[in-house]
Amino acid sequence: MTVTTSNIPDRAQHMLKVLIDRYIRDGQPVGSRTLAREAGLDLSPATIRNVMSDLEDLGFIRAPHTSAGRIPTVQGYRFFVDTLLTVRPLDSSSVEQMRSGFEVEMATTDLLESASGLLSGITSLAGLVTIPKHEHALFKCVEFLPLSENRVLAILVTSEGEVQNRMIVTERQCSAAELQQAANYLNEQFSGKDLGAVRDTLLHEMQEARSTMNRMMIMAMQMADQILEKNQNEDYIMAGQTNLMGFHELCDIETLRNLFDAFNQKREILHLLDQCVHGEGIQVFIGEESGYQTLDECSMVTAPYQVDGQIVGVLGVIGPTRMAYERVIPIVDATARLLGAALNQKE
Amino acid sequence: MTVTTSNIPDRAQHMLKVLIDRYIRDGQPVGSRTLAREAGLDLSPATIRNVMSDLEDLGFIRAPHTSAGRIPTVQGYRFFVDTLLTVRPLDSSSVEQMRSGFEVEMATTDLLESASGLLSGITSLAGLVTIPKHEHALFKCVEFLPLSENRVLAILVTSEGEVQNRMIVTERQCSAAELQQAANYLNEQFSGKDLGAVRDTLLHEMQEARSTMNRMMIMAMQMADQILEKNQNEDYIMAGQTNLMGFHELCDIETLRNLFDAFNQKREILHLLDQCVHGEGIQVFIGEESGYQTLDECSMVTAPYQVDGQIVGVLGVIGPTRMAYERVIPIVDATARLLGAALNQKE
DNA sequence: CACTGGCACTCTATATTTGAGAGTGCCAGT
DNA sequence: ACTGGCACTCTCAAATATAGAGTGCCAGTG
Repeated sequence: MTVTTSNIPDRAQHMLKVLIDRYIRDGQPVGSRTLAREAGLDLSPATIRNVMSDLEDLGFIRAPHTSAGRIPTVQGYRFFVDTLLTVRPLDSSSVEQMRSGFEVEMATTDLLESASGLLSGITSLAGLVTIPKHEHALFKCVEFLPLSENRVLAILVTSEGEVQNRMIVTERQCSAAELQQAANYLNEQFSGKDLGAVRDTLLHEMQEARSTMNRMMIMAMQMADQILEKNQNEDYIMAGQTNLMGFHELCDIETLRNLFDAFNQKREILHLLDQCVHGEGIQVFIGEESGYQTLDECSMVTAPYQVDGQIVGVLGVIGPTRMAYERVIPIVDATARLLGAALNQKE
Repeated sequence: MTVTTSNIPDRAQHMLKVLIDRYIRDGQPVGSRTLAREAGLDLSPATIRNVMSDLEDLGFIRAPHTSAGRIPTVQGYRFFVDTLLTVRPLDSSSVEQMRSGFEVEMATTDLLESASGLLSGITSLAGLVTIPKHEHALFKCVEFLPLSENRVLAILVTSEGEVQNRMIVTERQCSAAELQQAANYLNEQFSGKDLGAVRDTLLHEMQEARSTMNRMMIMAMQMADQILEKNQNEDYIMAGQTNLMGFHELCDIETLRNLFDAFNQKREILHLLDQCVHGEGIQVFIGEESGYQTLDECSMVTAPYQVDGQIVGVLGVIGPTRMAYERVIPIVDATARLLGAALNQKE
């Protein structure tokens, strides 16, 4: 059932491209007469109709009803994105707008928010950026502060200046000295080590040596483990959701509600974004391809971003399947590079 | 133009209440026949019509068009909320649901999120909770960690176990010893003091003694001041925005978009919430009363919440003007108490 | 004087009809 | 292989009809 390029005559391919381009531009089903004018092939509408009929048989386009023009199917978009697309370079004004969005002195969160805002602003779609993973970050130091009887505040600082803090309820009251001792142990042992490695070592040691270690060390590890655990919590920053309300293909209140619920739930979206970390480079989900019914009418264009040569997160946009892929793809690509570069400078 | 209770016959008041109750229940304009049946006064529709006409002249109700029933105006709702309302106690299932939402071991942020979620969940409206102000919190300790050449990570811990961190770019490179010295000075000087007082003292000292102090102290103060500044940033946590998509009075896509934009912008909403901190007790904004056109079709019910006898924040709900005030008001009230109590336990 | 029944009137909402327009599929002709 | 022509289908928008709800007013009644 897979259709290779060789199966489809050049002329039909060209017409498919023109049709999709046109449909993306103004959202109306494209008829044979329009296409005849647009395609620049000097053929009569009747001939075009025959070709369109073929394209429909191949599953690339369909007619919403008997006497409307044709619109692309998901497969049509897929073929378009994979083999017909001529990616335009970014216009210089957009590039400028983007550069100015990333300043050296910005905090990490601000950079992420800026990236998300730029994506949504420039594309007029919804932008999203995952919080970067810190697995590769280095353990700098940990500190324990007693708050009350059996509650301790644990603070972990990474080499990147990222601070994570967490309250820990301990079984018994711990003295300041005990806490200091625990912190010292951890700092000596792990300072400068990879955060993922720290976690693994801790887990390992806790299983191996549990009986021989004193209570304090166990507690210290539990604390550290809890802090690291938080690091696993994936999340993303979103901007411009309301842009999606402008597209009449999504304007049905029910669709919109499901969509926004999904954005708040985050689970499904995160799962999708996760898939994009592994596949390298730009990735495009079109309509049903996402596997989530809520996103049936939407497409997602994503790109991973890297710090220090490591992929640490994903960013991208969500919009209606009828989006200007030609324009969006280079924007997502550029944003990923710029964000990566900006984060790198904080090293 | 203000109408006092004495101006309005009891019978008219009663009918207004019944009319609004009915309208809130099913959203349809209420006609004279319906009202005659509902009011339990054994009057003919014709009589009712006369009274309704009076109520219309007073500006409490209006007819959407010639041959529809009447619906409440903003003034009508106002009078209803201020003097006609019989606040029902909470049904026990809701109380249970709420209690279980606040557990002692939850972190502050989780408590706030829980409160917001409960508000939206139980009322089926949008819930919001401001981040508590920390002005009254006590300075516990501050720490400076060198990151690279001229960048320093400042960490401030308050008595409540709240951690704020911020990167600071310094003019020149500082040694670890210098940083330690600065931290020591601040910790000795201010540990246990009120955070607002700390800020004031710092500002004062910086103006008075600038010339006689060494550079290090000035830098320390600048750092501390920067940390405190962040504390001023107001923000809120929102939940259940999508609930608002269910009300057909808000279902117009344009209205909805403006509303959601306002939620994201936060500025206008924050300004409104701010007004609620000062006015004590439950506060209700109905429709245009908010002064923001975006919220013309919405009402907001808010209550301040306190920790340690001090008002530290506001919570509430946003929904269509046609909301079940009788039910919503006690819920908002109870949530404020429960959240305050939960936060108090962390002392 | 307060209330009522009756009645003409207005306006909305819903269904039905109608016609124009767009686009198709097919076929016979070049 | 391509084209013009034609009958056919379907949608969209405007126009029209109809039912129903509710009003305002007035004259009548206890």
